[in-house]
Amino acid sequence: MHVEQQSHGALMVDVYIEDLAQHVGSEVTLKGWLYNKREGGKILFLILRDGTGLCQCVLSADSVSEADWESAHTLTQESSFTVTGAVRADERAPGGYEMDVRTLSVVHVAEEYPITPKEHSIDFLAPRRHLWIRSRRQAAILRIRHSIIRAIRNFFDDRGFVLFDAPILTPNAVEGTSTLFETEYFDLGKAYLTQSGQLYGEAGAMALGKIYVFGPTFRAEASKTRRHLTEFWMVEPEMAWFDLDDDMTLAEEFISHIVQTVLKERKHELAELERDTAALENILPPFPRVSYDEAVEMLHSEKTGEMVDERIAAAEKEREELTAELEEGKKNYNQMKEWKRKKFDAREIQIRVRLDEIEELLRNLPKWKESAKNFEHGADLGGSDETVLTWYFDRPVIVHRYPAAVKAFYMKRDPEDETKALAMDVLAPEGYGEIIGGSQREDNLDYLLERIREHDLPQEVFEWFLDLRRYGSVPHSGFGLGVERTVAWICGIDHVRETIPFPRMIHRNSP
RNA sequence: UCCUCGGUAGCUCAAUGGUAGAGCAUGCGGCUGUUAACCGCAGGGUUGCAAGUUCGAGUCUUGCCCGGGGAGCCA
Repeated sequence: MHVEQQSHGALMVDVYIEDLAQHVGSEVTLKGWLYNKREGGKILFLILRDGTGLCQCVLSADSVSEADWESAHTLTQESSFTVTGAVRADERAPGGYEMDVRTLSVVHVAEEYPITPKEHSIDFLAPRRHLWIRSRRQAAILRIRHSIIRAIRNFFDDRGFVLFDAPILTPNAVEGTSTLFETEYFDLGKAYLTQSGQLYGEAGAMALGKIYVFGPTFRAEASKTRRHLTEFWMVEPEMAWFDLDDDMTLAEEFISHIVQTVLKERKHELAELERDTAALENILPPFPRVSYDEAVEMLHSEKTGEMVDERIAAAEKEREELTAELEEGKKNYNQMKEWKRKKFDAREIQIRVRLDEIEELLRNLPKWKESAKNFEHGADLGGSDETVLTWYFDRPVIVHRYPAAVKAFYMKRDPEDETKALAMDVLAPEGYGEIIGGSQREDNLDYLLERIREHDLPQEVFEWFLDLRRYGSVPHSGFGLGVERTVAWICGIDHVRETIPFPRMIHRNSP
């Protein structure tokens, strides 16, 4: 709150919309942008957006000066202005509070704003991302992202972890597999944008005990799906003296903490996104843990086939119902009243979108069923296999002890089964896929050297990493959590491009 | 890289091979409780690009460009 003595002696109190509840009955000033307006002849409703919420500001011709009344009418969408007036609770208002405006001051009349309060396609919105983030939905997502990041930092800070920043420019590929962004680095040849801070994190854990690396990560792969960005944020804790079980326990407590914090802090935003919070309330430890071998058995089981069939049947039923509704509406269209027609037009668009989704699902489900049934023991889990597995549980599932052959060179082998790596992935429910990948690390110098040879990696660039095994090697573990996938899951949105202010994708690097 | 879908007014979408339309947005007029406000009027088009088939192409064919979704890979 900002209080200022005005020249004529009255107090001017600046407040944010999110704090309006504390100012009911008193006069305050709001500063913001015009989100929308509705006009009557002698009454004007201005929906003010200030970044913290929306407030309906009511002007009537005889409650404001003639000059203010006229200038209020010049306001276009996203024009900036300030209003002063009394705050009132009102059921009819979005947000629950309204202002009866006494004075209004126009700061800037906006040019015709491209993003209208109607539907737009992603093609149209993506190049206007710098404006798109002003919309309610995008603002809600970005606020939730903020809470998630704060919850991540608090979780580790409160448990004695030290923030440990890994370099972004690195001399070599960490895992030697993915395609990296490359740049010239003076006389030292090529440098690459990091794809993981993990190896550096291991050095940090040996120095400080428990650390977390938190920063941007880059992948130059031509991945074009709703789960991929070329630039994304990853948090990677690394702990000395942690074995795989400790690692999994930390991961489930970590995820639960994030989800419960968002439920507590961002009720309003989750409601704005129409997120089903019941599904999030469940997210508490312990998470189900299945070994890779058990997961493969589950994929091969009759029950998996039945679950897919059930989903096919449900999709077909929904398709029938929607088609029937569409036909019914079209049949009666000519007899409908004007307003009913419009309502139906809007509904028709909704139905069409949903029908497209169902069509795609119906194309995919039989393939998923086949893929699960014929899953080859020893292969890595595919996207659809992961999705099918998550159907068994009401919270994230941890899959552990993958075949060593499909995992990174630095992962420790399972002493009870040399073909397995002490690796674990956490799969988010509702088809959001892998949000965590982690492992216990190989701490034996000789084994690690062997892995490096097996993977055909240049030993010389890993010498510093090998030193960690030469000078007081200890068992240690860690994992990486993808921030954007976590935001997408918690928000219940279908694409990671809306989870970061300015997404970087293979076909888009601006604005 | 592969598979698949798409590109029509500022936006969202219609249009059996036969005169390119609607809603919203914009402008003007009306309305003192609107909730994506409503009612009336008006302006607004090189149908992504190029070629072909045809009396006639938004519609059919071929090529190209751009984008969406998915696979692979991954967080």
